[in-house]
Amino acid sequence: MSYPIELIRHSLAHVMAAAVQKLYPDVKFAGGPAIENGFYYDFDTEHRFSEDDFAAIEKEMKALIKSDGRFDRREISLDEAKEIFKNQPYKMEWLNEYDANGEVLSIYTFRDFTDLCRGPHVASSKDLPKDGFKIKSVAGAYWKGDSKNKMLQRIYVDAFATGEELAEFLKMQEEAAARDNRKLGKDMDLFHFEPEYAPGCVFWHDKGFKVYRRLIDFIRARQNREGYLEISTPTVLERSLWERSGHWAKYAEHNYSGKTLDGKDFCVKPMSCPGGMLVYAQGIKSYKDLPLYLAEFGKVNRYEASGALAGLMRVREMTQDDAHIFCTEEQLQEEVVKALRLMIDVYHKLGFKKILMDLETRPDSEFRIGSDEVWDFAEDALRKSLESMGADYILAEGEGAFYGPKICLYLWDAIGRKWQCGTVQLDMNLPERFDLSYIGEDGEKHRPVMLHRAILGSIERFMGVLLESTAGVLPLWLSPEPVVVAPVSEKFKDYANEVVEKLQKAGVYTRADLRDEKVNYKIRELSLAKTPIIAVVGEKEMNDRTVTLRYLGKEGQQVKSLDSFVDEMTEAIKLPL
RNA sequence: GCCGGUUUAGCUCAGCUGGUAGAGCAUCUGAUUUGUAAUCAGAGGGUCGUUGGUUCAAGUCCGACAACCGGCACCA
Repeated sequence: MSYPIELIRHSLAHVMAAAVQKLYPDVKFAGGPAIENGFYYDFDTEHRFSEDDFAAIEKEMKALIKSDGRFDRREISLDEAKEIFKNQPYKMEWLNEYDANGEVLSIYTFRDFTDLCRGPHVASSKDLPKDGFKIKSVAGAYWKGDSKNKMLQRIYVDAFATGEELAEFLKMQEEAAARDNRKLGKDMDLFHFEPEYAPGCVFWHDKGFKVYRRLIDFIRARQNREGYLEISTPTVLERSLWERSGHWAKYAEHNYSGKTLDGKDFCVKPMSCPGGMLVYAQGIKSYKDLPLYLAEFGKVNRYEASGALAGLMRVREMTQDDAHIFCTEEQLQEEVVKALRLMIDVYHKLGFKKILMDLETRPDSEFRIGSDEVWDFAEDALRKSLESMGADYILAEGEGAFYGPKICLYLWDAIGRKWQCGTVQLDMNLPERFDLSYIGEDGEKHRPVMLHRAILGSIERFMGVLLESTAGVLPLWLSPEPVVVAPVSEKFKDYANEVVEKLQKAGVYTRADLRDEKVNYKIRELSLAKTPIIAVVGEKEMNDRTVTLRYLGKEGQQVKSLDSFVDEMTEAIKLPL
């Protein structure tokens, strides 16, 4: 019979545990679930696993699968379980915290390996594919996901129902590596990093910075249409401000701070919000001023843990397309909907169809502020906003910020990792701390409700996701060099320059490739650098005043008159408002 | 920060069991004036991540540190 893939993966996890037990008898078992594309199992043993061990473990697994071992389920009492697992500290810890709660305890035995497990499993190892899995990596993982606990060794395995599916998956992973934002950044000459001088900080090259600016142009234009005002606040601010906002204490280890020679403490801004609060606080606000939208493309610096850095996806200096929306409680729900609609529209225009949205609720944290009633109100408002727009979202309980619940939008990178980009967050902290107010219809002072909102999130991360999702083939309006003119030989240099001039006059980023090389060579090079359009010009084109166009990734060529090509490009580089 | 791996020319990488570095591409020079994914020839280019140690001798062995990659933890 055929089993669901999750069941096969989970059963394979038991097989791997059995294999590891055979090879390293001192091993202690933590647990091993099925995951997307495979499974993992967490072990604790003196032996340090490395790639050199993979072959032996796989071989043992294959032998076990071939042995046609049964997966035997048995329901047992808690006392019996404690007897069976008395030498397995992680299982014991679990059992000691186990709250019966009506659930039956069960164990599964496969060959010499018995695991506490809810199941279900395949009936026998002959139901498992002996060539459908491959050990991928070994990595550290904290027991119970808590960094205060011991670090275990986790072995990740890619697993599928058949060898063909596995091979296909591995091939896709290999192709995904070619779309890595770091590789594209190099190939397309967009940016680089300086690990020695500024780990985690981007050095934008001309082309990369053109894309960066274009993204900001786009967001700015959309915001302008929605009634946003744009501000810019200082980068380095006095300690007292960060104490007031709460960031000095709570994020001490992530802040870049320092003293000047005259003894003043400063902090490089890790967020733009306090600056926004101060702008709001200027002058008296009336309910007629609300909702008030203050946007800021702020560069923020956070000293992220060294192990957290990852190309453009996780950096220490990033640009947020931040905005703060001040409104009344009554306006809140509508404002959340407006913000989400704006974000989703922007994502669609940028070509993203698959977006994950979640609602993150109150964290179980000592730092959490605000009464339960206020949290109830806030979570309710966000939930109602999502429901009123019929949005698909998942509930991420306990994932909210200490100051309020949030809705986050996630996009995926080339190898399937999910990254948070846009977000709408309700903040119950800052308006209070900065004593913000507006005068209501009743002539009394009221506290405004505040939303943090970022559409792309960080320009850096968004560029990373965008590059990987497009494999570097950016839409023409975002491309730093949508077209390059390649003359067939030096003789057509003047005409090439004329084409370039016309395009530039129309606002198109372009240049002529005048190198003393064959057309073949230029086309190869420009294609590898992901140039969307190559305009070849030679004798024919010069005489007819045309260009011969080659579009990236497409076979064949198109001949167009110079004028119509310029018109076409003028249209193509417009922001997709 | 933690676990594992990695770090050799501008880039991609080779260098077995220690005997003081190699390829392709790129760059420069010359020839070629090119019609849709690499024209030919020659030349220059590396304190082998940094730093200690072992050794007659270290890119190679051992230690520390840093960065990068994959996870874990974190992510205002």
